[in-house]
Amino acid sequence: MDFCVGNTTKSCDGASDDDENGSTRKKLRLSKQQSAFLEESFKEHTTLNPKQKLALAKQLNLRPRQVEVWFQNRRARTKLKQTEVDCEYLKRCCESLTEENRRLQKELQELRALKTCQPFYMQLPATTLTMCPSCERVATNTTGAAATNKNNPAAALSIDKPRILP
DNA sequence: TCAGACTCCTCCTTTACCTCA
DNA sequence: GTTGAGGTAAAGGAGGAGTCT
Repeated sequence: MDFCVGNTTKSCDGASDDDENGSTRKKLRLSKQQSAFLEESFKEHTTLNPKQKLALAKQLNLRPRQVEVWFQNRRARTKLKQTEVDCEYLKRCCESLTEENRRLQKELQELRALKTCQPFYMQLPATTLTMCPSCERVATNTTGAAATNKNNPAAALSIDKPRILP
C-alpha cells in the first residue's frame, strides 16, 4: 500500500532524513491513509513494543520516531477527552447533589415548622422520631444512609461514570 | 547484596507550523 | 492578503524501570 498518495503540502517528507541533523524542524502532515492506519493500530493497542513500532513505520513509510510520537500525542488526546468527560460527569454529580441538598433543606424546614405547631406531648425526643416523611420508611439511625455514600456521590445518585474507549 | 551508571520508555509541557474561518 | 484560533507534529526534560558492572 502506498501511504504517500493523496498527501497535502509537506506530507510524507517525514521519512526523509533532511532534518536528521536537528537543524531544521519541518512540519509534516500525515496523510489520511496514514492517520487511519495509525488509528486502527491504536484501537488494538495504545502502546507499542519496538517490533510493532518498526513494523508500523515500515508499513507507513515513516520513521519509527514519528510513529512513537504519534502514539504519544494520541494517548495525550485520549486523556484530554477523558478529562473532559470526567469533568462533565462531576458537573452532573454536583448539580444532582445541589438539587438533593435543596430538597433536604426544604424538608427540614417543613419538619421544623411541623414541630413548632405540635402540642407539647407530641414533641418526642429525636431518637424516637425515626420515620422519614419523604420516603415513609422507619429507620433506627437517621445518619447511617448518608454516611454510606458520602464518599461516593455517584453511587448515591446512581450515575454511571462514562469511559472513553480507545 | 547493594549502589551507581547507563539505557530505554512514557508522560508532560512547550514550541513551531499548518489550516481554516 | 492578513490575522487569530485551533489542531497537531515534534522537541526536550523529568522520572521510573530494567540491566550491567
